[in-house]
Amino acid sequence: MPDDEGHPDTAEIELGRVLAALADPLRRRVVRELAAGPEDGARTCSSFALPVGKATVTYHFRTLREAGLVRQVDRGNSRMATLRRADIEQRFPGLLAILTAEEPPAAE
Amino acid sequence: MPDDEGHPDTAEIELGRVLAALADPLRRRVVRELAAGPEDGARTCSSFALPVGKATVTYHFRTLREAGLVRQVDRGNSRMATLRRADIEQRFPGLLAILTAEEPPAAE
DNA sequence: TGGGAGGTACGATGCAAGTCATACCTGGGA
DNA sequence: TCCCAGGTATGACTTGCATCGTACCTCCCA
Repeated sequence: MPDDEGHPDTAEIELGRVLAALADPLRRRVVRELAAGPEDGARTCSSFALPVGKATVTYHFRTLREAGLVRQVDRGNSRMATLRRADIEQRFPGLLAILTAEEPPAAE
Repeated sequence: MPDDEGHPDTAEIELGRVLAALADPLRRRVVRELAAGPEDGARTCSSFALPVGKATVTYHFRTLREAGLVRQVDRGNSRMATLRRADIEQRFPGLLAILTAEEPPAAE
């Protein structure tokens, strides 16, 4: 059962949702950048400078969160996002490596 | 440059397209069944008994083909599909293992 | 040699995805 | 204290996806 914030439990992470979430280039970019950062690096949503309005940013982060790819925690005013590295690696070993290997497309 | 049938070259297989193709449960099922079969096992489109009309089956196979996941060759009347195992493994090592590990959902 | 089975092509349709503008809430500075 | 920056909620809009029916093509084979 997902918690109040919509985070699924480790065992509840579904491949279908994960793949659907990663089908979008913007969301893939977020995961790639998080994966490239430090182990438990937390970043605010806005630090990614996605080329979309902030309502859309919220939407994409919700999708990532509900798929089980990122964890979001309130921290005062803003909201920090961390990659659920261990959970992803446990459920789908090798997936993160595939994502980080992708060279980011030129534009966007 | 994809060939006449729409098969992308190995180096042209894009992660985005692959993930989008695999986001659909029916297409994931096709890949899973092919991966579970023999090394170069070829099956006809209709042998999968997908719960959709045949126009839709054609559509899904085209999507898989254009993403670079399957290769389709004409063989007389029907059309045999094979999984592009080596190509996928080269571009995205571990991806097939992740897909075959998924237990097929109850229905469909 | 004509059917029928296996596929494709095309148009139409319903629904979900991605996007935005706007309004709103909340916490930290100045 | 008050205002702004960071996020969320909601409704609207557009586009693309999955689906189907129908029409059509092409081999096999009875």
